[in-house]
Amino acid sequence: MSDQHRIGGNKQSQKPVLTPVSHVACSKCGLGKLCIPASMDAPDVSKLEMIVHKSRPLQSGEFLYRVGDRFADIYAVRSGCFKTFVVDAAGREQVLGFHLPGELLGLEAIYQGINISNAEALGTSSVCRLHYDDVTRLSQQVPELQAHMFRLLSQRISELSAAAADHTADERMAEFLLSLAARFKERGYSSKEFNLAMSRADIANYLRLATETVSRVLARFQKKKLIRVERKLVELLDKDALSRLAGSTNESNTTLGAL
Amino acid sequence: MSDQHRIGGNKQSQKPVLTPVSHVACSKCGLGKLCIPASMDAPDVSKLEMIVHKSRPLQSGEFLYRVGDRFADIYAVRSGCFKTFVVDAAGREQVLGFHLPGELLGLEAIYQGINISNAEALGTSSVCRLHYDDVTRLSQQVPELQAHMFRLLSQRISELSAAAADHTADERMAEFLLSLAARFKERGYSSKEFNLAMSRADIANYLRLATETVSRVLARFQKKKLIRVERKLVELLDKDALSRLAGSTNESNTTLGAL
DNA sequence: CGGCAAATTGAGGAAAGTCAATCATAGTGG
DNA sequence: CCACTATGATTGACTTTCCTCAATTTGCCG
Repeated sequence: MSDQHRIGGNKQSQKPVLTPVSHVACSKCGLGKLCIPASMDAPDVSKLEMIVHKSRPLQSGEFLYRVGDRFADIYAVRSGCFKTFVVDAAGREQVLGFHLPGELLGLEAIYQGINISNAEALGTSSVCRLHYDDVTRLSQQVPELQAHMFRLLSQRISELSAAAADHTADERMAEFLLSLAARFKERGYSSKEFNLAMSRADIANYLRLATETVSRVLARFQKKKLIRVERKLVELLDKDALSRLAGSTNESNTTLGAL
Repeated sequence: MSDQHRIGGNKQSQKPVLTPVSHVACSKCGLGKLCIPASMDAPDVSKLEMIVHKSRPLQSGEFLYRVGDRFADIYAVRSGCFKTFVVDAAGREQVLGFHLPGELLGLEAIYQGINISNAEALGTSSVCRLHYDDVTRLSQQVPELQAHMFRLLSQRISELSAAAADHTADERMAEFLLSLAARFKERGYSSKEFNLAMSRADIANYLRLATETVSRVLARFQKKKLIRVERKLVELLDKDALSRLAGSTNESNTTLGAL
């Protein structure tokens, strides 16, 4: 709850526990359908690829962008994990979301033309960079891309709406774990076992809980045999029970369950 | 916290306390720059007007759309006020936002193609209806409209991000009041005095507080001479103090401040 | 091996929630 | 026209959840 300004200073080597599967994909990103509309045909895909820029990997703690930066690019996570957060006048940090490979970053800056949040790498991570102007220009030519952008923006709205709910610590934690599981699954990783790229403090902040509460809830879940936690590694032992805890709106619906 | 399914059954006659000013505007909507990109020229504006459908006014308690409805339209509030909300598996309602004249509704449904929230009129209200297909089609032809849509979606993301913050009851209430004030001002109404279209219960739910807490906080604010409340009518007596309470990120920035 | 940061665990306190009673207002019907 | 009733708002007393503070413990990296 304090040192959000360190740059670098990695601690844990964060590697996916499980193997990704391949998608129909953007050759540069390797992200597949998550960043490319499924309905786009080959020529359009190659147009999209032309505006995608690979960028160097970021070390843990490095910022992709900061509050106040002029907005020019949006990003797709290639590997690793990012957290986005704001710092209010009182210096308190608020984590707004965690962003896994295939997910977009920077969308909230479009409105004001200035970044209103910070994005920090959690573990070594890399992104694809897209100039926003290129994206809008190409969206004019490729209806599928425009539609995709609308959907992605709408998706983020859905996620944030889901996160807005006033739930207990147990509910929020269950929702969080299931959300991660769903998103890992979508990306071809195991939805049963995964690494938490973020610290307990970040999870706590994101869920509007105290760090200690996160520890306690995880301990309680483990005692109830719902999960197994070992440091960063989490295994979901009883998803059904977790779903019930979460309020069970989490079966068919991929977007619900807080980010 | 219970009877969200009543249709009709108005109670209070909700009238703006103050007079709106005129904007450059869509003739059908009368909404001005809020629903029309400022940069659009006359021919483009008339194209936009062609896809706008005025619809009959809704009575208090009537739903504009419901969870599960197939998504086909987005809406711009013409008059009155709407609340959007979800109901979770346990039957608990969660208010996601209040929507004033000039603001858009239904954006979160784009992603899934199905409405994931309910929109209910608070007091007699009316909307402009836009077929989403028309909007996307026209956005292909009119770059300014596409840009505007991106901005609007991004704006909603900003708003929800701001609402995500973990603040105290006093902070949340101050933010809420200031947000309303800013939005009324933007629309040409007084930012000092306005009517709350929504019940205490709705405010409480939106702010993740108990109804009683909302009452108590408002009473406390009044005792401290920060505001004057009389039923639905609110007058802001000391905006600076409220801003300080809110965390004071609320001067220049129109989008921050919950909702 | 030492030192540091993160995580866990325990004890006590505070903010907000719940339950319950009262008050006020607006709409209803005699 | 006015009493009556229902609904929403307020106020008070008590409870609960989660936070805060503090003390360890654990694991990691030099």
